[in-house]
Amino acid sequence: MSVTLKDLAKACGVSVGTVSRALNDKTEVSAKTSERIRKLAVELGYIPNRAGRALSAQKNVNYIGILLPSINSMFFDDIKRGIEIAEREFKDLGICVTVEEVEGWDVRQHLEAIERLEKRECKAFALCTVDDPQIVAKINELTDQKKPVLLINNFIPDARHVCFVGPDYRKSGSVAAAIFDKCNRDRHLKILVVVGYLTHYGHHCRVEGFLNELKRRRADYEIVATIEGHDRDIDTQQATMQAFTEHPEINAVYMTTGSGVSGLGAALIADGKNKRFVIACDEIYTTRELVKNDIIDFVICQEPQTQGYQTIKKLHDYLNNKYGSSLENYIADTIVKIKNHFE
Amino acid sequence: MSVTLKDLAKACGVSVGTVSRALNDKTEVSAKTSERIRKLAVELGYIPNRAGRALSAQKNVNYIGILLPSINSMFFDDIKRGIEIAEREFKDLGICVTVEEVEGWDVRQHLEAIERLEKRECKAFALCTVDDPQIVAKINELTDQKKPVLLINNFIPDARHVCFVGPDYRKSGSVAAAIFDKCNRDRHLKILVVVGYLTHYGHHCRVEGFLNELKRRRADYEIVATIEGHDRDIDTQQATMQAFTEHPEINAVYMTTGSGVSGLGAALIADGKNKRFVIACDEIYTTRELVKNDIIDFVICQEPQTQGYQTIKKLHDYLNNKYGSSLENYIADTIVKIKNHFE
DNA sequence: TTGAAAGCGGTACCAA
DNA sequence: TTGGTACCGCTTTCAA
Repeated sequence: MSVTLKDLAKACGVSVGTVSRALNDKTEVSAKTSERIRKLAVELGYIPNRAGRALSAQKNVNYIGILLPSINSMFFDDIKRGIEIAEREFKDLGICVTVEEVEGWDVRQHLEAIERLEKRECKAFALCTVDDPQIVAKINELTDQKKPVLLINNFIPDARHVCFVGPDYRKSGSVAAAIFDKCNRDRHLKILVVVGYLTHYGHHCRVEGFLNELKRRRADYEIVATIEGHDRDIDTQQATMQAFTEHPEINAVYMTTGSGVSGLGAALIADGKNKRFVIACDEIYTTRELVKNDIIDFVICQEPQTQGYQTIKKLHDYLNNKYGSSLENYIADTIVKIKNHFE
Repeated sequence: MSVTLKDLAKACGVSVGTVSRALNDKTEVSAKTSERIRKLAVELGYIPNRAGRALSAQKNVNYIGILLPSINSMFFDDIKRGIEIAEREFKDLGICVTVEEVEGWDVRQHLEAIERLEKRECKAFALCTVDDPQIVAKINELTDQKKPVLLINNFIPDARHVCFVGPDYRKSGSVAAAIFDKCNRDRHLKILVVVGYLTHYGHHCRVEGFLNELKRRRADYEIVATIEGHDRDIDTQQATMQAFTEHPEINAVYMTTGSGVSGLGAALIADGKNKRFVIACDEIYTTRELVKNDIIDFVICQEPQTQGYQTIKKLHDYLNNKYGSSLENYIADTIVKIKNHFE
């Protein structure tokens, strides 16, 4: 049916071993032969067969190393679930996954975790990490060693990566704004914006997308305050309650993150007299409960489980030369959920 | 690493050939040996290796036969796209897909299409068809022949199938109702409901879910009329325009299908004086354009591309014994989209 | 009814 | 730098 290595070898007048080496970037093939083989491979439309490759690779497994700042963060639960599903699925295709979990976004800890993954001889890396010069240098170093690096969830502009898997933060913000608008045609909006850290790339983009879209859509609104909850419940609760005290006119809340949402919920419940219109982000246990109890009206989600799954799938594709050697990014859909989704 | 056929053979004291035959339901193995092998396979946790199986199966490919009433229906575009993606992906795992397309829901045509698929010696079937005694009989006949049948998109209660891939119609309706409620707190709703056929299972469930949820949420609303558009643009346009003329008080429209939505759009544009609140179903080119142009406010979608993809994946899993021999249904998420999703 | 062996496509080792 | 070959896990054919 399809063109196989053997076909290609016959066409080139060399052995299968030589063809395999030529296509796999081994240096032990003469430049001339190699070029001839590669050219013919393209001409004949040769596509390596995953099954054959996987079977032969069983002897020396392909390790994929993953870094997640997932300790004490519910957001990563679904990402991990997706990774586990993919792990089971790609196991007999020669893929083996190692996850390094750290707590928070400390640069040194992230660097150490990456080095631990390197020691395990990983052939490919998937990192959810921060935009920091040392980290960027590390990623580029891996890339120079021909080890593909995929960025999960958090985009880092200067890091040379093979693929990005994550959400469209600006769209998430603009969709939130559109829903604010559509659900509140009858009232002047006085909005409280709650972020984790204003310096955080994702939160920044969400707020930007939110404000732009709101401005485009209507004039009768006001951003009463923008506060930081530092991804922590207590900080979020205190800051929110203070905002409510200082600005009792607040009738709507937009929170750009799931981390700390329990604090927002507590503040809303404590201050229960006024029903406010609330949108939060990311489907985790807490947001789900708050939506079920009518404390939060909408959640804007980002397919975390699919992100986990796609991370493994993309790297598997890459290691199997599936699409030449370039991968398309996977941009998660912006998913709108309400109470009824959880019933 | 994992338990292989060879390990199992050694443990049983027989040859790999015998083990393979025993596990694959071949009759040429003595009942006693077969039973012993099966028992030990479970005990040792043997899971067949896809790569090995795929490689050996290359000689006689597994055909999957698909029936779609997709001719002249945009709704199936994304389902087909998902099928194509999966087809490419599972090709080197020994899967080959044949699609029979028909127009509409005529029982005889569907039966003939299924028979054409049978002639091509398909090992598994995926059918998007109707709930009709003859069709049900046909499906049960296939099941009796140990040929797994998967139902796509349209559930058929009495047909013995191995798996269902499709949406949750009731949830789709209830989510639509919740959004009607949330976006129209300030006004008394006078609603026009537009379906394809009231007898159609999916539309019926959507309307039911819609009405139940609306009743649960508020008292100040009214279903002014429920009309049928017969999945056709012209019928839908005429019926809608007539409803608008007879009931100029209509200020909201819920349409349970994408087929004929162009007619709804035309009616809304023609009667442009009153801005009405409109929710439609299914993301196809037309709904997308109408949403972009603010004619429709929300679309409730059902991951058609993923349905196509999962159809192939599930049957591949089944043919590879991935999960014993039972498959979990894939119930598509209820996806809410607005203008901003398409920018 | 069973065992032995060929072969699916690819990689990696050893010898030339 | 190359060719030849063993091997990965499984199915199937051919002999016994």
